[in-house]
Amino acid sequence: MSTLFDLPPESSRHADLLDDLNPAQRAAVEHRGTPLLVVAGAGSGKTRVLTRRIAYLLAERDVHPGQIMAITFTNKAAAEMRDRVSELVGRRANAMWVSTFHSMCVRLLRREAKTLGMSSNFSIYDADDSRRLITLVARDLDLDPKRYPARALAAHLSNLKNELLDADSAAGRAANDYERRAAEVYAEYQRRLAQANAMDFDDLIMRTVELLQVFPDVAEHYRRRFRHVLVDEYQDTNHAQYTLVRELVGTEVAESGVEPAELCVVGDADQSIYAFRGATIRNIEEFERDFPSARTILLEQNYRSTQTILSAANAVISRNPNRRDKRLWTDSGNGTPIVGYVADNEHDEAAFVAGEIDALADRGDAKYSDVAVFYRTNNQSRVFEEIFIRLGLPYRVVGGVRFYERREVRDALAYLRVLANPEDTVSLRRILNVPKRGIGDRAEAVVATHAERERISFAAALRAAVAGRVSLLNPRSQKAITAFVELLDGLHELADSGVPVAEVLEAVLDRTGYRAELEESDDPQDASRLENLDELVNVAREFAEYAESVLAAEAEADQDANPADPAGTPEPGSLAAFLERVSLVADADSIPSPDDDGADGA
Amino acid sequence: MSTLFDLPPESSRHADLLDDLNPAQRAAVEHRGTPLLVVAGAGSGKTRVLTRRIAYLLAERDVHPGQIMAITFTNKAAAEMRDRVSELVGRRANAMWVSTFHSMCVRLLRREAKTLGMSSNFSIYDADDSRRLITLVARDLDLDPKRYPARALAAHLSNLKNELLDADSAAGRAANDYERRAAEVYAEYQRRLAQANAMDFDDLIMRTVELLQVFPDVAEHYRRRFRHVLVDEYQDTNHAQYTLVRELVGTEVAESGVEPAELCVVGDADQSIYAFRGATIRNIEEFERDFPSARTILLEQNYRSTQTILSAANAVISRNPNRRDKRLWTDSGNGTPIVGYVADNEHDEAAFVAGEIDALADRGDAKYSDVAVFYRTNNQSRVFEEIFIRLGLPYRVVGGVRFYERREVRDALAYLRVLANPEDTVSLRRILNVPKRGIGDRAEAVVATHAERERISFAAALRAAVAGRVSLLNPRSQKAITAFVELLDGLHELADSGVPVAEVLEAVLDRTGYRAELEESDDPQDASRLENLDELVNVAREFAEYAESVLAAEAEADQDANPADPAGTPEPGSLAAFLERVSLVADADSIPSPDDDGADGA
Amino acid sequence: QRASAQHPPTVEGITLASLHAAKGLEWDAVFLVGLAEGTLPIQRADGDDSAIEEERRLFYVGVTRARQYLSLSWALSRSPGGRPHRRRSRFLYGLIPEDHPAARVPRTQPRAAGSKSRCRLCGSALN
Amino acid sequence: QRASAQHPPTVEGITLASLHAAKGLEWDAVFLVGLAEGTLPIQRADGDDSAIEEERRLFYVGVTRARQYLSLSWALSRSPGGRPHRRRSRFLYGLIPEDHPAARVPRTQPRAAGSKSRCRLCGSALN
DNA sequence: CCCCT
DNA sequence: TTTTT
DNA sequence: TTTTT
Repeated sequence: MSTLFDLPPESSRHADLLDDLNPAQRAAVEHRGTPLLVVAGAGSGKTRVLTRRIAYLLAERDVHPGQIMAITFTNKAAAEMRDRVSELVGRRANAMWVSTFHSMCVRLLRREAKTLGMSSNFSIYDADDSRRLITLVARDLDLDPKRYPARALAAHLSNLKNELLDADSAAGRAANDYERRAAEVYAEYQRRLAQANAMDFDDLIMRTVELLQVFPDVAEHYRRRFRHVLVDEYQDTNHAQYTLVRELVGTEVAESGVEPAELCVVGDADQSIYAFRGATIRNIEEFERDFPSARTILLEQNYRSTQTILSAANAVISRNPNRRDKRLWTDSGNGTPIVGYVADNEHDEAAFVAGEIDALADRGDAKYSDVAVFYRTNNQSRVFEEIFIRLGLPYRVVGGVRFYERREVRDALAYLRVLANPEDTVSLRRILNVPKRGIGDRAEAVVATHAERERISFAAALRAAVAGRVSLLNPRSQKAITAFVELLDGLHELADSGVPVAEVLEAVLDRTGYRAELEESDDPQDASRLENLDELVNVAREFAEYAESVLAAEAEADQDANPADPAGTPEPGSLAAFLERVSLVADADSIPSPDDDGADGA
Repeated sequence: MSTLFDLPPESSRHADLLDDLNPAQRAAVEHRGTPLLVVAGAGSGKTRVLTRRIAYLLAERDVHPGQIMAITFTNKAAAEMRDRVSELVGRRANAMWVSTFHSMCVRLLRREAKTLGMSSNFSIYDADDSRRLITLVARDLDLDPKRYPARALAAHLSNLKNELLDADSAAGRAANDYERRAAEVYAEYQRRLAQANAMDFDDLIMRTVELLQVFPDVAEHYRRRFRHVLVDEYQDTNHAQYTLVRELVGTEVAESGVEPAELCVVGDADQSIYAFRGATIRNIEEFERDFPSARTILLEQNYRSTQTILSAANAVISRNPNRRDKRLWTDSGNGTPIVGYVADNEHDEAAFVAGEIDALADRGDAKYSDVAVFYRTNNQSRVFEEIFIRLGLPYRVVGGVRFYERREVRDALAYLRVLANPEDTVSLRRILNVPKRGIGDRAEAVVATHAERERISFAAALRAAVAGRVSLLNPRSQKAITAFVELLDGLHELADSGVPVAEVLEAVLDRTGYRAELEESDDPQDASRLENLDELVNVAREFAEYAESVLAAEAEADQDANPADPAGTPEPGSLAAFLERVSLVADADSIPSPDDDGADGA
Repeated sequence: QRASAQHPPTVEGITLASLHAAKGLEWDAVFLVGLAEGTLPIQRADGDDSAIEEERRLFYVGVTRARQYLSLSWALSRSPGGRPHRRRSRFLYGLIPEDHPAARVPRTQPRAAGSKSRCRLCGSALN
Repeated sequence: QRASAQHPPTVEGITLASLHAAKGLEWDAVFLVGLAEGTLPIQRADGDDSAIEEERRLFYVGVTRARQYLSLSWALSRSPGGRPHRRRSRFLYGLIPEDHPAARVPRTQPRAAGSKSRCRLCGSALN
């Protein structure tokens, strides 16, 4: 909702931003000068405080949007924050960096890739790619996959990276055989990542920290630029992210005279539920110790629930020891009592829930879409699905295999990634024999060995194979590899010609025979796979079209309103841009449609 | 250790039997007239009491050995009891029934098979056979194997049988879909068992109870005969076994004037650890309620452990609520303190244990064979095995796949079982295509359907197939089936000719090509399979030779010392006898060598 | 503000989700189910203080998702075949009055006397 | 009286067996290992009174197998990779004095203050 | 040597 | 997860 | 077992 006047009169602005806030919220918006921890209870208007604070910075404190960096965990949160700030301040919001930890790091890393000796078109490996590479490494190190399962090694390495330990440190503090071998895997894994010009998710954080710590001038450059850093869901940060934030804001006045940036973190230790992903509740608990001049503001007034519900919540959480006391309250009344029910078994429990939902709907107390059922583990959904189906209640299950985790989607993307980064060995080996083209395990192993021995990349070894320079490779396999390399060459040519991503993707699906294979199958699963691939093509098409429209709009608009600096972001609409979006947006089912998006400075 | 005098003078006998017992033990041996519960703490001389009591019955109370039935859970316990009674009373012990619950029931059931409308050569299905049959039944009932896994159904049916519920009762009290379908499976499963002339383990108990309850004259016959029933490990009985014991002894004076037999049960509720197999601690806890005139004697003096260990044990178990108080004590001193150790991880724990064992051995405090390591789950053995191997400590792991559970052994036995009971459908279908002879799933299904439709057995349907009376069967399969049936006919002829079991077995292995297939394989597993089969042949040979020697001895001995009645037991050394022994002896690795055996009246 | 929109073919209906997935969102009516020991707290958290604390936070997150209506439920047994043996989550202690019908406890064994003093949170024998 | 003899090729040596398999037998020296929450009592018994009682009996059976020497041990973590987080079995309560070195407890989290009052058996927060 | 069970 | 027949 | 990138 942009106003006619881009800069309305100051008096009205001030009132608008503060007068519907409660005292604690207002204090959080107005606080200045020292680090600020906003302990935001559930439903206490956390996002409102964050967005108002940003708007207040722009309106009352003459901060330029380009000086603001706001960091979230999810793309959805980033998008929401940008949207809500835009509602308050208009298009100026576009110049802010509002993004996830990972997007922000990628942007920094692509800008400064040369400093770290990387190529700026590096691939981003997700958990699955990472595990595949670890499998290869572990196999090459002759580790028993029973004792050293790739999943466990991946978790172990991820923990090390979250603790900012490199392979040498890991080896140094390894206390037993397992940790020693894991450190070896770590070293080799990093070597292979570098060779494949790739980083995994944890690298994005860790190497950004490295960038800022090893190159003080780079750090100072960003500190000079970003004078305000805001972090959402601070209780979910891990050690690496904590350090990253510290490096971003700085803790002392630099020799050059650059003062630490103003830090504002928002979170709730009581909602810390991601320890298994490396999150450390410590970071929020020790904020005042980490940043001694910090001020802490508690948001305890709740705008969501009835007092009955809040009292229950308070009672529950107060039993956790060593916890900063916090009691949610509301001024909107007690509401109805909580319902408690013991069933004889899970089917009866589900039947009870279904009956209650029916009653709520009949009474008009809630629409189905206003009702949720929560459980600890996803398999618990089954009984509910069964009974909802039987009773004809509409429902949707959150969770499960995500769009971008489906095999066919990952296969297709692997082709694109090889086109964008020919050294991406994991993707290359993924598609080597998909669809089946007669390049078997043995042939692959021979090529890999050749690559290793000649100290060349797997891609280069494939070309050596084509040229007949790989002994031990039988003619049959050589022929198959030649066809594969020629196929890739053809696709490369197409990709470089500048046609839209969707067309490249179509070519991949057609020329490889991937689509044909699925079409010929009579497995109903394959029909759904085809649909997913069509969907992926659609996503690619819409992505390019959206980029086009944005570029057009920018070209038309005045310079001043668009100071977004594009450095560190791939060419809008390009193959690289598409892959980056795909890598950094976890839940692709909910890929934001073009109009409600705009989080990561595209 | 048989004495020169079969009946030594009464005075000396009396003293011998009682004077080395403590007062509680002596009371347990001497008690007469009413039901007796001996609560026998660990190491309190339980077996000594049981065997002395039997000897005392024979020596002091003019009980005839044929009037005694002693029931145990394991063959090993039965064998030990018989041996130790023999040491006291000589060969007269052979006339007692000393056997496991299951052996005892089989013996009754074979004697009275006609009463129940069964053929006395019925097969005994173990858990694996039972599960296979349930799989077939569930498939025929179109049950989703995900929702109704055979293992779960088998456990469910087993529970029902342990509770003495038949399929109708189960259907009647089914409270939900699962139980309703399970009851259907139950009904059909029992129908198929009957058709296959087979009983599963639980049937052995349940149907014996049925026999005694439905036919009072049968019950009275056995009550009249067995005036003393002794039950070991009473805390491990399930409801069916409890009822069986009750029916065996009777609770009131019968119209015919037969008084209840004298019941003596021995057990320890604190050692009840088989609830998952249906055991009910209730039976021992409520003994005095079930048998109102009962006397209870506690054995608390321990002859095994140091007081330190016993005090620890008492401290541990006293924390269980609602428990009959019992405190083990010894007069043999405190001994050394208990060692407690926390390790950083399981490898360190294993290293500690290995070190301690080494030290014990070095000090001469214990031989390796006097040392044991116990854990909760079998997979915990691994770390210990690893370190023992590395340090060269000798060890043996108890548990794991047993001899008679190995695939090749079960295959071979299935052939024998089909020869002994041609209607044994589960065994027949097991070997139908083993080794592979081109009778695939489809052919099997066609034959099974034909059997079902024509209401004939699977065996009969096979013959119909040979005769070309099974439509839908292609000529290729028909030919394969013909060859199979002819193979079986040939083996049958051999088996009926009266050659020793081992020779029949050899013929099976040779004529079927089973052995040849294994010999041609280069899988090292198959080499060990061959060895197991050779071992099985050996067992069969020794079995027959032992039977021969026993028969010879009996023929030579005087009539009086051998009043063992053979009814209900198969012809010694026969195929049927061999299969019965195999079915009822769980741990075949420790098949008792001929000289320390003799539990189940062979 | 509301749960994120799903892809085209899905009808907007009742949301079924894990507690983790619920974080950050809100609904008028919320049903927290499976509130039994071993499920929430999940079994593998047992014996690990910090893990149990995190399970409790998970429950807290669930409770605070509700605007108007909140239901807490659990089942005494899992499959309808099995014996009722589950105990309600320790996290409900203090929420459900002991004399509330929902506080009834599974009968453990067909045993003679009732059990005596046990830890009110974990159920282990105290005496 | 002694463990039953094994088949020919086996050397008589240290016996490794499950607690169930140990029942009825006796040895001069017995090592009960893995005495940690989640292992003994096994995790799936948790929350079920009668199952916990049976686990305790299993432990009792183990203890009473020993003639002269008895060792009770457990490990703070399972694999050498993992963080030390296991607590010793509740069945050891009262057996190992609280000031015995073996009573040391795994550190749960790098947290500032130590935890306060907790159930001494199950470790759940009491306050 | 690859592919499928 | 334990596994006496 | 949970799964924000």
